[in-house]
Amino acid sequence: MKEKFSCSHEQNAKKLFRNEGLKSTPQRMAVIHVLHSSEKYLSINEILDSVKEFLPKTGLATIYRTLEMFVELGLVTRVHFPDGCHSYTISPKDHSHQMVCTKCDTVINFPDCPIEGLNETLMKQKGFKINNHFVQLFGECEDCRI
Amino acid sequence: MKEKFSCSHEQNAKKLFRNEGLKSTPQRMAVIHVLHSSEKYLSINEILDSVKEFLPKTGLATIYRTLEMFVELGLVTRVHFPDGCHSYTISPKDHSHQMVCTKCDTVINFPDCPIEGLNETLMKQKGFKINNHFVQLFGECEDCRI
DNA sequence: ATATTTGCAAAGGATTTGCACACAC
DNA sequence: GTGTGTGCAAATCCTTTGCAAATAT
Repeated sequence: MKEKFSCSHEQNAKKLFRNEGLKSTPQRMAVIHVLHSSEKYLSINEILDSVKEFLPKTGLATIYRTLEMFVELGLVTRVHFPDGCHSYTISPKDHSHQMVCTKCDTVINFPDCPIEGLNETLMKQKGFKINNHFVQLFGECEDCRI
Repeated sequence: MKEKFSCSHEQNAKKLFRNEGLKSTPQRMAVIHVLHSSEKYLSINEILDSVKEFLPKTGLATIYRTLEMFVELGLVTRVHFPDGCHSYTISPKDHSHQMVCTKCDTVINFPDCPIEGLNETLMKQKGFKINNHFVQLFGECEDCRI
């Protein structure tokens, strides 16, 4: 198949696949590409629809399998919305978190991790070691706040 | 039906129901009771099983309806685990967050909100107003860390 | 007495799985 | 060539809904 995606993200993903012994398929590259081109978190079906613009025969199961693999690899971040729905975005390079505007769905990154400072305090106070944290902020962005 | 639950939590819930024009049923009281007696987050099915010890004929749909109502009322907090499962716990009185030990499932409260300090900063830097936040910490508690 | 709530069963959605074929390496 | 990945359809799982009977006020 003709190769359509070749930005640095796609190249990095290819390297990662090679290192992990995974194959670099058009479907996988298309998912990377679609997530990268979006300003907002995308649902499974939105991802499928966008991927189908390039690869019309793509099946839903492939998207599920691909995204699960990408989350596992740390390539993609899954968000849990309050109502229980899931959406996906490319994981930010630095350790940052995302805010989602509930009016326009735009995602805004912010580079500070509010949890980082807690680690030591919690260890001392409660003997609890944080291995994994999950922060999600919902609100209104500048444009929608008027 | 004979009334089995009468701690302060149950009394508070009853008052809340009355104020909201909702009925205080044995099933609802049992859910409150079960969540209150647990050290850990409970899944829908765990809640159903525990409620059935008191009320064997309880149906799954009732648990779903009850929990949704309780989350709406702010009586109960829903957690989204990384794998997408949901669990429930009684909402803490103060604004606090919870840590879950991934070994023993125990929930530990901590009263500081790491997000609170962010509000002003984010507003200034990005013009973003946080309306809703969702923090979940996973790790290992003192006993399991050995 | 009456409006709400419940239990049951069926419907609806989302996600996963099995398998033959296609494809990347 | 070989083993992994894909597409399709069926299966499974989770959650919601409709409705008659039960029940809290």
